[in-house]
Amino acid sequence: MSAPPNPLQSLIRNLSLRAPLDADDCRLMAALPVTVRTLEASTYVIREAERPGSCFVLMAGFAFRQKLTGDGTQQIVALHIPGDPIDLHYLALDVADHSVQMLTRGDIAVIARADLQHLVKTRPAVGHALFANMLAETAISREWIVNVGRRNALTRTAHLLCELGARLEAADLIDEYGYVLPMTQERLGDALGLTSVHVNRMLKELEIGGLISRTKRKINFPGWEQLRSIGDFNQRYLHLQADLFSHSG
Amino acid sequence: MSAPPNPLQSLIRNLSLRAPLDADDCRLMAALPVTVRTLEASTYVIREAERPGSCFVLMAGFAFRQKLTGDGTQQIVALHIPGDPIDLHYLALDVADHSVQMLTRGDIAVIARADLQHLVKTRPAVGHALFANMLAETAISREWIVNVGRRNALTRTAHLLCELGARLEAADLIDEYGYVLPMTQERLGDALGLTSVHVNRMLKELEIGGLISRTKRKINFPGWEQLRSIGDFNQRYLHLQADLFSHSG
DNA sequence: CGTACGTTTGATCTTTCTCAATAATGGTGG
DNA sequence: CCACCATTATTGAGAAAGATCAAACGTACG
Repeated sequence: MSAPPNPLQSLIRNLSLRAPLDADDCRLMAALPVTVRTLEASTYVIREAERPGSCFVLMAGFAFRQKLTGDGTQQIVALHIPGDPIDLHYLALDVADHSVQMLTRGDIAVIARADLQHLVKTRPAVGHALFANMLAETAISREWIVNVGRRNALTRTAHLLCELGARLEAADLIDEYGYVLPMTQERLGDALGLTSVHVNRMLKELEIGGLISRTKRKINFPGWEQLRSIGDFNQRYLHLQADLFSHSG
Repeated sequence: MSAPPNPLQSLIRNLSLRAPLDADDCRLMAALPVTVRTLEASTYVIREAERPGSCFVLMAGFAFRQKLTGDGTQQIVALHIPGDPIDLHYLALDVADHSVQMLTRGDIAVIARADLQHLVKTRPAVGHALFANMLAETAISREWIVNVGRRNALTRTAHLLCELGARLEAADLIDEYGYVLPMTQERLGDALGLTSVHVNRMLKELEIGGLISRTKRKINFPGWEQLRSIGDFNQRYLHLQADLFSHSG
């Protein structure tokens, strides 16, 4: 009988997308002592103004980073999918300037800061991979600024659908040309800087145009290439090698 | 007679804002071999899709990061002030996903990648400081997403003025409660996701309200506290200790 | 002194928001 | 399994913020 799948397998896979890790790197990473916590949707992983003591990796489910404005509206500033490290960063800074919340129910692996630091010291490639991952995250932030700042609502919505698709594909979480959108239209709006009403209209427009099809929250992409085009989506900023849906028709 | 001021002094000061550097760290950083290049406004420092070979530090003048959308409009995704390192990052990633351009004429210190890598290896505190700087940059990106995504034009404009003020103050580049805005209203619009026409109106509105006053591009802040409030500006995300204008009235 | 660039202003148009109502969905207790 | 409730999705109508178009005005610089 085989050992249970290591909880950090998805992290290792994710990091391997952007930096080389050899067998020893992976083995030692997999050997990190972790505690797994299951969190309900909307639970906070990290709260603004808090000083996080451990490091987290999202193993299952989805999470998001969020900031509130003075008038109480929220903006989602990042989405996380399984395999994403969450704030291995705060190692260097003092206090969190935003919050991280679960988008859906999911599992978080908690790693002691010291253990991670030790691993990074012994295996520089691991540190390098974490760094590359962080740079990719920053690149995604920049693209979000562009998306929200300069693209109209339809393009903006299409772009986010494409980004999620590309990232899920790279993480091998795509189910034949589609995925289940892990959030309400309200939350989509919070990510896009739009109201839920308008998000609804944009999704409908994409659907009428044949670019996507929907069943509940499951989205399929009959017109993937056109969606990419409408969404002004060029995935260079994701810094992945794999080409999403390159097999598609 | 005293030695000429070291070109990297502003970098050292900047990094010291967010991480501890001892005398040796500073001395060795100052001893890095650099080539200084003076660049005209609008010159590219790094071009998208390029693979930068050296590391840069902005010594004088201003720079910005920029991405273009499919329909040719541009979004400025970051501003840089003297002392800011520019893409010590790309060490880890392959190809630039955006461009960096001079906003004004200015001086750039060019550092060989190998020299920097060596320094970081010998002096971990320097690596730590660069890392902290990078995290702060990422935090600023997140705040920009919020600004562009969820704040109205007036608040958004005020926020950017506050951010620049706070950063310049921390870099000791503030001239008694004011500074010269290093860009046209068109470029301000590119940073804010607004048209230059609307930026103009917002500036006027801030001026009429007595929150700012203007002479050419020099902006003064007679109503700094109110501007902060209108701009929904809380500088925690800058991760600076110093409180801007805490002396003001 | 003229040209190019940036700023300012007005008028109009479009996109997106707001408000409001209805419909669908998911989960819960009986 | 069904009725009920809370949440989410959908649709319409009107309002508002910001974009667009166009022109005039300033300023800097050769």
